[in-house]
Amino acid sequence: MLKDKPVIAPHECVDCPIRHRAVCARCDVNELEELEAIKYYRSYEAGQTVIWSGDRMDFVGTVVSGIGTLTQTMEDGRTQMVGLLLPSDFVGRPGRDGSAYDVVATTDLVMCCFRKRPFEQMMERTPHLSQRLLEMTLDELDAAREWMLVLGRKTAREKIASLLSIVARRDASLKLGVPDGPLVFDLPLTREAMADYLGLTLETVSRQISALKRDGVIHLEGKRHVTIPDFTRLMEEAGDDSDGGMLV
Amino acid sequence: MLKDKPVIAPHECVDCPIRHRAVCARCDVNELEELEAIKYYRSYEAGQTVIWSGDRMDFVGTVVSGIGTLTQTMEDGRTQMVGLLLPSDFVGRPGRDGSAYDVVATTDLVMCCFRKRPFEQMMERTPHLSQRLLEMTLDELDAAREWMLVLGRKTAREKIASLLSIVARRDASLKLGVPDGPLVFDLPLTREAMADYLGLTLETVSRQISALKRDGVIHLEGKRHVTIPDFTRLMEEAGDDSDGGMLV
DNA sequence: CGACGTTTTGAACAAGGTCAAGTCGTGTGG
DNA sequence: CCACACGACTTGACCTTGTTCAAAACGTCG
Repeated sequence: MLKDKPVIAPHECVDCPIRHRAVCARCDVNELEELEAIKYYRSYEAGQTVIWSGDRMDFVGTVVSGIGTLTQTMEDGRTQMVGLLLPSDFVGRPGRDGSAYDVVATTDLVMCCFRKRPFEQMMERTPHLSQRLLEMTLDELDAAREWMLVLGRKTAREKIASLLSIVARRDASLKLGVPDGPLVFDLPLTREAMADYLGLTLETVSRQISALKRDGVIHLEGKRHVTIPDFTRLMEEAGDDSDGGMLV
Repeated sequence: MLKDKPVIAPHECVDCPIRHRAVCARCDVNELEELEAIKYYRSYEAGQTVIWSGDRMDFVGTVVSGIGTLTQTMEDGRTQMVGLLLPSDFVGRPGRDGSAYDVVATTDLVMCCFRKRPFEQMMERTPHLSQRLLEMTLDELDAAREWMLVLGRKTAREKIASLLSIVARRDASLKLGVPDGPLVFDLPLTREAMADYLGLTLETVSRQISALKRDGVIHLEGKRHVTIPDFTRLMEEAGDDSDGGMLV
């Protein structure tokens, strides 16, 4: 799994790949210039910890590429993933010094960071920034609540199907457009990471994935490369309404 | 349980009991006056549904008194509570028309409502409002994530202890000051509502409450009146760090 | 080839769920 | 005033789901 060390992406904000989805989405050219002045890139290798829970955080930032996780751990070692960080997601909380969670790079990860103080100051005088952050936070809150239903009430099989459908959907939306044929993607998570996300053990995750494969809901090439022949079927397995609960 | 019908509270914002914690907390007198013009009170009796999931919502608002719940339901009837609404909590999402959840009054409930359009317009030109809402939303997100750990990784006994400690803490903070003696409060939830919050069945909730009583972690008078002789002990039972994970 | 991390599979076990009585407390009607 | 009906709660016996512990298979890298 040893790869080239991730390269610092030398983007101008103007041609940033996630510009229209990130916290800066509503900023005008002047505001972008201002951001440009306080931003810098950091990159992490797969497996690296970005921040430990409780650590002082002197920056906030946006995931540019790669995948990260937000996890909470109890003293005895039980861990629960509480968030998946995909490109354009925001990390850190303005107005708070310490991180409440462990942030870990699951794949190689590039982040666009802003020193916290200057960013906070800019937020105070830039409604475009705080409005967008509010919108993103509300979306995350909805996602967290949807996940509460998954954790609290779904069976192991439904949990796996839910995770697969979320990853499939997010992946499809990155590749813009709805291909509507069979969905194909690579799982960015190990069985253990999936277990931590779903509140299961890795053995149960493995068994349920095998079962979904056996039942033709998914196809696997190797351990990670997934094909979903019928997305509606997967949604049914997830116990979700087939419309995906879309809201304005 | 038949009581007087809840009376509409005729508050001036200036002497509103939850003014310093609600979405209007940062507003100055002029802004309060502006809010005053678009606000009105609604009240609900215990058990009434405030909004059904999917329904169009033409208002947003703040809980003034009483307790409500936010729940999600699957087609087959499994339900999961995704939020507890206490005084000063905000209901509704600016920028979205439909409610994503069922909102139910658990006790008699009074809400301070704003028509959605005017409120959204005011938010656009009133940073004090959107900044405060951002802060509150971030707090809710943290609470939701903490709850994900409860749902995903804690045992039934730990779940009950977690719920009790949250209710106890919230209750103590309303009665301002830290009495530091034994905590005493009334459970605002039925066993079934607790089960829906914790991802358990009501039988398991009942058994675990009996067990905590038997072990002296809590005392009960009747079914709902709870005394916590030793809060630290309760926190241990909840599997939490005894410091309560306080962050700035 | 051999070592290591990841994943799969099996068998025994336990936590919590399900189903079924029963209790308790309160309000209602005879 | 008492009987009883109703809803909220408790308790018991049994069963299912997912966990635990253990071993083996797989794949990649050195």
